[in-house]
Amino acid sequence: MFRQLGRLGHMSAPPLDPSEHRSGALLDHLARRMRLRSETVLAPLGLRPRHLVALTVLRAGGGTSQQALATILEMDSTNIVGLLNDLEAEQLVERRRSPEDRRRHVVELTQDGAKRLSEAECALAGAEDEVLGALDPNERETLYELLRRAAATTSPINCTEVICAGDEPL
Amino acid sequence: MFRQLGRLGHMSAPPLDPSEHRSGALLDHLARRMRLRSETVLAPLGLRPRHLVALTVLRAGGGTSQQALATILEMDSTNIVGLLNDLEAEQLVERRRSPEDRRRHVVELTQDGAKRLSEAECALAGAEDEVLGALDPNERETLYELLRRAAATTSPINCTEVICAGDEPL
DNA sequence: AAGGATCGTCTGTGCAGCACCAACTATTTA
DNA sequence: TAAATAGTTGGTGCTGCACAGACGATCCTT
Repeated sequence: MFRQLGRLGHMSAPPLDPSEHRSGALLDHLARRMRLRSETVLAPLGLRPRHLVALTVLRAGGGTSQQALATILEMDSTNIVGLLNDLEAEQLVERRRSPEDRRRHVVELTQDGAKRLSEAECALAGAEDEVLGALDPNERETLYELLRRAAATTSPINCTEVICAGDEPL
Repeated sequence: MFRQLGRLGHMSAPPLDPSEHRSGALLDHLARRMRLRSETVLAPLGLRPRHLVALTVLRAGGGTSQQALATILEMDSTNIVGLLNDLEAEQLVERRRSPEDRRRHVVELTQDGAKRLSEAECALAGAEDEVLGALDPNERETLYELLRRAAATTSPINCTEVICAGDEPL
């Protein structure tokens, strides 16, 4: 017995090279937890999680073309149309023709939109308390700031396949 | 004037009370960006994002019942079955009967599982570089640590509706 | 002026990730 | 012995997307 598993039974954290620390799965996990709660909290406000993401991006980014929005959200631009239709139907967002290029729409948050967004954020306090309960206010603010900065950059999807050395033996 | 909304027109960042900073939308946004990349990176390894989440939870948590896993992942327990079937089919995970309660399965990461997980994390380096490009290594480690700690706690879904004061007047 | 590219729109199709329900077995607890 | 619990199986259906095709409007070339 104990043949091939020299893993000592049950412990929590096998020594992990910090350079291999990946936030992806954690991000996924926490986002799910948050989204499940957001859905029910946001419903009475007539919003869904993706609407909140769009509003947040618009608040951070000012006037943006739908194309740009598709790039930022990394969604197909045909789906952006419907998303913006939802928001515009409730006057949370405004589509204006760009004066420089009349093909483009400049999408912008309205006052109503900003207000609704802030209401939503307020309503989400409880949800966040549950999901981020392990973090104190300072840590939450740090987290927020890191996420905000990361989300503020647009990255192309390249992602060349990398073969990692040092893993394959045994 | 400037009653409750001091925001004018179009600028990027209206003054936002730090206590209203919500990470939910950012979490959602970044998780999506990450997931889109993960899918293609993970595919050659025979994994999908949710598999990675499960493996990560198992590495962090040691032996867990499927019930507990459902609670942690906040997924319906019937879907946990299929998820674990996938993982067990590739021997990344082991279901053993619990000695104390023979109804239960104790799910545990195998050596193969730990190896595959670490390979996957390694392969995701490029994806993370793209998504978290705005953060330097120190900040990424901070982010990882915050996410890890937040994900380590299990929170019940209560989320009482809260009406925020100071928002409702026109 | 003419041709091609680009932006947004519309419609339609299809898939993946889930939740939810119902029924069943094996086991534990009351 | 009866009732509750853990896991499994199978089925249904919703939602959020991606993707493709076609179209008008508007650029940008040449």
